[in-house]
Amino acid sequence: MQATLNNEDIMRIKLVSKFFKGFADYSRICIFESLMEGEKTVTEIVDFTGFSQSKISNHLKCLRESDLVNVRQDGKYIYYSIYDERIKLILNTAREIIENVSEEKYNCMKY
Amino acid sequence: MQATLNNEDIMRIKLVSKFFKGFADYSRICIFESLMEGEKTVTEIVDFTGFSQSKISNHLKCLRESDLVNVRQDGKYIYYSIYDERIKLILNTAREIIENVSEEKYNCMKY
DNA sequence: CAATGATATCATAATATCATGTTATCTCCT
DNA sequence: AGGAGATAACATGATATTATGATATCATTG
Repeated sequence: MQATLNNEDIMRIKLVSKFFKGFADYSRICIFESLMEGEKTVTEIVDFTGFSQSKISNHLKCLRESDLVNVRQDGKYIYYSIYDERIKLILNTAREIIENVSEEKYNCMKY
Repeated sequence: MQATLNNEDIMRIKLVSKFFKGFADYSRICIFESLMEGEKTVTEIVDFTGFSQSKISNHLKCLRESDLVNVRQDGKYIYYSIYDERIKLILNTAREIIENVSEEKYNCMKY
């Protein structure tokens, strides 16, 4: 194994860490949860989560720009869905890992 | 499917989002990268990444408390390693997803 | 072509996260 | 016991992220 990180590594690592920021927020995981079983309109996500339309829309914007969700317009409705199976795999693996974990775990994030 | 999130969902989602915070930082992904091929001492991680000992130690603390890494002491050396295969699966899946992605992707994280 | 419902955007204040420097602790060696 | 190397802890300032409320846009329907 190499002794230090090279430029290519650094670029990849930057992308990976930013990629995970998409998942590191309670509201956004709620959105993913809403979409686990298929596409939904913004209003449906709003109703499902109980969050404000503004908040949902702001988060959808970043999920969309990050290619974590797909968008499809049908008239005045806009349908969102989870981008692909690998995103679901990541979410389900996380779900599996936290299954038997106490409520306080991960609170040390500070940092 | 249920119409809204129940208490159990909310608890699970909180854990999942906090879980991902462990991965949503450049320095911490550098640490994971250091450990991809096996355990390393703190000093080895410091040398590999080029970060200060203080910084590495702070991040290791949270990775440890989150059970994202294992710790093993041998005399004055402390060896860290990636907690389990599922953590590696998540990291490798992310790596695969970002493979053909432009450098600016995910910069929308604000939010 | 207004009114309405659906969705997106933007600015700001509140909050969380991170880097850094300093100090403390622990273990080995002599 | 005391010095040196390895690691952890802590406080503070800097920066990034998030929630909120207000406003704008767009598509449908009457």
